[in-house]
Amino acid sequence: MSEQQRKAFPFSEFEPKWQDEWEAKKAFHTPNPGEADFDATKPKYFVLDMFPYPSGAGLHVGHPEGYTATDIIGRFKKMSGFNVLHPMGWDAFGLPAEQYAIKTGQHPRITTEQNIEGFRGQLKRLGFAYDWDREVNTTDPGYFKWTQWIFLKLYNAYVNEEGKARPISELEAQGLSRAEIDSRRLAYISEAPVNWCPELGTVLANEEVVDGKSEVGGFAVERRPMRQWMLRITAFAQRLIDELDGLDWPESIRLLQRNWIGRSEGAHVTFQVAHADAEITVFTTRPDTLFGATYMVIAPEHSLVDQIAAPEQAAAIAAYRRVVGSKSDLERTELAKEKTGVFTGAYAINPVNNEQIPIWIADYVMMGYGTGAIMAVPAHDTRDFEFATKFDLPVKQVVQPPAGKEWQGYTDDGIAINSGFLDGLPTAEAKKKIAAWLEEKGLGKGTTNFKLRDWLFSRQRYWGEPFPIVWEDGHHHGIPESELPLLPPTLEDFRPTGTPEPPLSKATDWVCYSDSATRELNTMPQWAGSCWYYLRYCDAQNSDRFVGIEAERYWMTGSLGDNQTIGQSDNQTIGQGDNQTVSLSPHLPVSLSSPPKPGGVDLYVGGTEHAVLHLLYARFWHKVLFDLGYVSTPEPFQRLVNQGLIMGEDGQKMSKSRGNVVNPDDVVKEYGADALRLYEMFMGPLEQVKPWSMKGVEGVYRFLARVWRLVMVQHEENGVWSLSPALQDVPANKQLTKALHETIKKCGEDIEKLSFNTAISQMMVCTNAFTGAEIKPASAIVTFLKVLSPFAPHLAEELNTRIASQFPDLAVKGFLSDSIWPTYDPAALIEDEVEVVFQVNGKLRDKVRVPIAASKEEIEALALASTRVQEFMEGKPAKKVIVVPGKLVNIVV
RNA sequence: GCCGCUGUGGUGAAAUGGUAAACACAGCAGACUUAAAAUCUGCUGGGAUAACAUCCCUUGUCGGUUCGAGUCCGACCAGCGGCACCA
Repeated sequence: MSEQQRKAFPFSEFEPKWQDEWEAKKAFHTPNPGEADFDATKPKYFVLDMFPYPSGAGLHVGHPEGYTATDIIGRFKKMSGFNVLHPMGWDAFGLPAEQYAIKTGQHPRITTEQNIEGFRGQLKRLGFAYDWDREVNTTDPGYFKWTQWIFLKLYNAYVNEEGKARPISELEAQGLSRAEIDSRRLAYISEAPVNWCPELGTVLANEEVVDGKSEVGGFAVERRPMRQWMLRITAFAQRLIDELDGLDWPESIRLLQRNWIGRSEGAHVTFQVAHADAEITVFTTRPDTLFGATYMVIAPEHSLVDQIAAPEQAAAIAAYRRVVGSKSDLERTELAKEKTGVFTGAYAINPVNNEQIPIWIADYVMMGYGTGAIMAVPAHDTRDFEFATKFDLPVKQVVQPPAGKEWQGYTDDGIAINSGFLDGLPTAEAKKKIAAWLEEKGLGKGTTNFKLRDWLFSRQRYWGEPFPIVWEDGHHHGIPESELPLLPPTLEDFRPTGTPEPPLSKATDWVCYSDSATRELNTMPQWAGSCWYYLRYCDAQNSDRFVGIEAERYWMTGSLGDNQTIGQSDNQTIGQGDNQTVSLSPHLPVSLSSPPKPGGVDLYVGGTEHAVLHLLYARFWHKVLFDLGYVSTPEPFQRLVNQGLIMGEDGQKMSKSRGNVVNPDDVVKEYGADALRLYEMFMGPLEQVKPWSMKGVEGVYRFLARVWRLVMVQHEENGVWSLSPALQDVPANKQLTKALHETIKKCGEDIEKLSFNTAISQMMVCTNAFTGAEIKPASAIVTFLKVLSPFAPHLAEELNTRIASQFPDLAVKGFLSDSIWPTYDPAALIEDEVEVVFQVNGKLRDKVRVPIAASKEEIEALALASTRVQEFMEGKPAKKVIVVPGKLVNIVV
């Protein structure tokens, strides 16, 4: 027998055939509103994958996990009567392409194109139902033209008093100075300490630094002051927290974002420095403990240090600053255990009691959070307590903990003591009272603080979007939109310069914008392109706009509203999804007129690794575009699902060095695309981390072969497959009908819940029932193939056409993917008899089959009559009898 | 340290508060075969027992609610993930 004939079913013959046919007939092309074949009567469903970075290594098995899930959903929704938008694209700017280019001397554009080619081919070989006409590529000038355009929108916007992004022209109209305007732009220049990674030759955003090392590559990162582009994401911190509430996201991801944004309520308190014309403002979450402040600490980098330090301490301070400055962030966190610090020689005056308290510098206070200065309350703060203990500073109790708790180091709420006018108040009330007192005296006020910092947006790289900015006389300004896209210069040598000078500086001609102006030399970070790609999918070919007005409104809200203008979205109150002015089209089914959701994409599937990077950045950009009236929803992604990591067969994370990497191409070659798809969905719940098992692949492969053999038989000698004689045009018997309808019901419900593993189990049960039947009813099998088709589309389509060859009236004409998802008959699910369980004191003692219609009384009588039941009742009377019809009887004695 | 998630057979896992372990993997036995592969059929949580009869135990541990708990509540333990001197 040939290699092919030994396969349990000839997947390698028909899988490519169907892929070609889908492509040739554009089976999954989705028309936009306004196009000829657009059907306005259908509701929309936008299902989105996190688009891949096309690496040279090709797909790994993690990619098809999420992609298969969305593919099943997309195919199911299409069969259920939705206009489905299910696109794919490439997040192709970034470091690996550039580093590879540096190594090989090949231009990153070439390697990127090759990698995309490879990825696209691999995805097509898995039979995903993408609309390839909507493919996007972040490195395509037709795409990044609009990334640059959005940057200009950010650059030319500010946030008003209500916290909304508005055009900068409003400030110009108010006659603000250039400096004032520049200081309020959402994209602005900052000269501040940044995360510089010498190894990568670029700066990194806070989010890209993990434990003092670069997230990519794990290289050391140091702080150094540099002039950089920043995006004012902090202006949206509160909205980014509040508006999470309207989203169908996993609670864990919302928490991750909330924690990252890190809101905390507290107060600013201003301390006068004794014998100096200076004051220090601190941020504290415990203003109620102000009477317990026995010293202050300011960050070593703080600008006040030089101003207030006593001359005799100058040497010690300088020495301490040198030590702290030489520590990398990594060392600073690793050495966090032991507190260090130096007395400045200066004193501050505690405003509540006029006590003089010493001012120290210590690196446990960071410049970047709050005001870079704290009031230390050692009695009720763990860090202050450690510091005070080490340097022998006074510890004064001001909070009385509940009985039995030690007050030293007690950080929870209690009752204020030794605190003057606060005495006797519980913590919450003391906070209010002191805040009011401070405000009245002009010494401070309640404040909210965030951990989130502004987004460091420039990189010293070649392979990224150039900024549409030029510099003239020390000022920056945006280039005209007509000059977009701004292409990067052609460079022979795109290596980092080894200094913070970006590689674009080598393109001397390009740099020169005019006689007096030069171009910005930095490029945007990789995240830029992925901040809005989902919008581009709505209208990927549009050359006049980043996305067409109508296309955006339709795919993000489902509305076709002909007389709507996008600008109306400005009327919406943020965080209240129920008063959106975007009205739903009268064309849409009533079921859709439920309150509009804040998010536009109906389902977004991807890994957790983007919880605080991509997902936060994209929400931020989307809100700016929303405020400025360019998009219709305040949030981009309504429902988010995280797929769990697939581990190696050994239970370890897949990695080259462990040698446990599974290549999807090998699996497709050996078992076929349908088997890979099905296995990845059968492994376990989508969101769970789970190990790979080749035996498991064989299991689903055998299942697919059993489905194949429901329809086909193989000739013993020549191995040729032909239609099974058992396949007949007969109605399914009661038992098969029940199995089939249960499968239709469960699979439909499970797909909505993304419980693909249990849906597949049910299809296995159904197949086992059909396998056991001597005669295979053809029309029932066709119905089963419809249910199977979103999971294993090649096999389902192939068997449908095979059946059509003999039973043309029973099979689906055309593609199964265009057919209607079957409905189940509830009557077919009901059995004549059910098994009822008899329990005595909750323990199972007997089972009987009773007619489905049996009454409560009849069942109870049967239970009491059971000899087994009587045996365990031991002659005692029943105290209580619980009857659950169709289920069980529990007798309590 | 703080926050979150997860603990069920040899393995991946199922179970609207109602028969724990569906479905699959692995294993065992049998059928077919000269043989193997493939396929098909059956068995397969632990213990007691001569027993395929029957009984007891079993969802990380301990308690609680309930006629009834893997599921709800409380405490604890373990593993994984995130944050981490955030004032």
